[in-house]
Amino acid sequence: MKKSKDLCDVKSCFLCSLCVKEWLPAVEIHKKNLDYKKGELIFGEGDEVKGIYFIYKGKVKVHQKWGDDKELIIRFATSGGIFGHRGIGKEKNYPVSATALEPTTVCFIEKEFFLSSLKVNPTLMFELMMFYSNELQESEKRMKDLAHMSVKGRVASCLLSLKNTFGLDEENFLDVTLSRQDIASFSGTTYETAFRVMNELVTENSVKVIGKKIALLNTEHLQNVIERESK
Amino acid sequence: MKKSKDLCDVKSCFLCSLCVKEWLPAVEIHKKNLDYKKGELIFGEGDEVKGIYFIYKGKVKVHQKWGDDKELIIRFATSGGIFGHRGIGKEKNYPVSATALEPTTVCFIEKEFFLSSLKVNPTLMFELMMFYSNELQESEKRMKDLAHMSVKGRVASCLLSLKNTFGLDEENFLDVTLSRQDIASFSGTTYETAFRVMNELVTENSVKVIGKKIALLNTEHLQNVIERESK
DNA sequence: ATGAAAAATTCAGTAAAATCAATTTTTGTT
DNA sequence: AACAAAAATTGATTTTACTGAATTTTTCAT
Repeated sequence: MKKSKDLCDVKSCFLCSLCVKEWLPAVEIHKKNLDYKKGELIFGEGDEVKGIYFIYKGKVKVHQKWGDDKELIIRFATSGGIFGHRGIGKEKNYPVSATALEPTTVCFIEKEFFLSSLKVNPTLMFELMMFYSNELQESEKRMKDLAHMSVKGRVASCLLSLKNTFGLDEENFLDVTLSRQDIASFSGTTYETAFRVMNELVTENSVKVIGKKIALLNTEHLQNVIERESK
Repeated sequence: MKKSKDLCDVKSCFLCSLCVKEWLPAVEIHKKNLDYKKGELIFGEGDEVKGIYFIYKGKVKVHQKWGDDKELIIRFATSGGIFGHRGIGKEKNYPVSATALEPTTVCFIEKEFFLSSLKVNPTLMFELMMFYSNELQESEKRMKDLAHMSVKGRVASCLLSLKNTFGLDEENFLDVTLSRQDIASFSGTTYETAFRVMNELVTENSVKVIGKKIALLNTEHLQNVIERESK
């Protein structure tokens, strides 16, 4: 991690767009633009919470270790997204880690200043609450998926979720590069099983895999896989 | 459901204790105290969101159907607790159901009035946000449990969570009456498997079951079961 | 360019938990 | 108190996905 020369415009992100104009100079002073390399750990489980992160450019995964060699990916975030926001609650330490998936520039705001910002800007507070509400919805939905869906359903669900977060390019490729291990960790299964299921989906022509790039050829079919399981 | 004669004091609940005094008369006018019978559905999946509920007295489960005969219990709430709060986000309809576990009196606040209350009372908004943050934390923790823990770990985790929500009496009995099906649904497993695992825990002397009452005799052992699985 | 390390691929064996089926007990209603 | 319905109990069977192991390919740093 190092200080970034690529400075944000103090205008368009979640934070800046929801603050009153008069507050922005204060944000300008307190924000820190930081660069992280691909694969670099931004914060780790157990680290003290220092503040909140807004992604200016890049992609991040939020994950949690499980045993020695397993992990669950909690969520992904990309440009314009927030992470480390759970530090704003009672917890003094992060229960999760965050890792850059590619070269990433973030805007970091110290916890104390962020709390002041919330007090000064009711709109920011309200929208943050809505963001939480939404995250909670997502989280509970995934909880249900993990509890009752087969691995195939979970992988399908994971792919659609990735589409939602990162979008598809003109050839239907997911605009993100993930290892198979990441797919498995996000689906809550093992490497080998995820791999097999991906092959099934390729055979069924709903997915195409070229190297690390994944194309969703038939999202309807993926949706069907999911619904068939909730029959 | 019928109007309750058992009226709250407009003072001690999450809502009232966080509003400025001047706002309470407005709350008094808008609140609706309602009674629900044991097993009565308070709202169902797909129902339009009308408002938010505060439990004055009683116990509630929030759950989601899965297939024809399966369900996952998302969370429990008891006196002083909140539910239906996710209606405050973008969703127009509830993605979950809420059912009274015993005779329950709630304080119901219409969505629109509640949103006004948030605008008028920044402390309320702030605390609600903290509540969300906490719920999110819980939810993501459970997500991890469901993804990687064995049924035994999940049942142990479920029991400790119940202890957290409802507490134990002087003989270590959980202060709530649940069917075995509810235990299974909260652990994210089937009836039969949950039953078998409960028997194991009884054999290991960490749990005692008398009728529908469950006593936690050795929470340390339950904790060990959980940690052994995250080795 | 080269070798080491990491990631991907594949297969066979195994363990965990879901499903199915049948019986007993409890609960709630009339 | 008598009955029907729901919940609890138990065992046998089947399915699913995890584990471990062996091989190939890719990636990355030197």
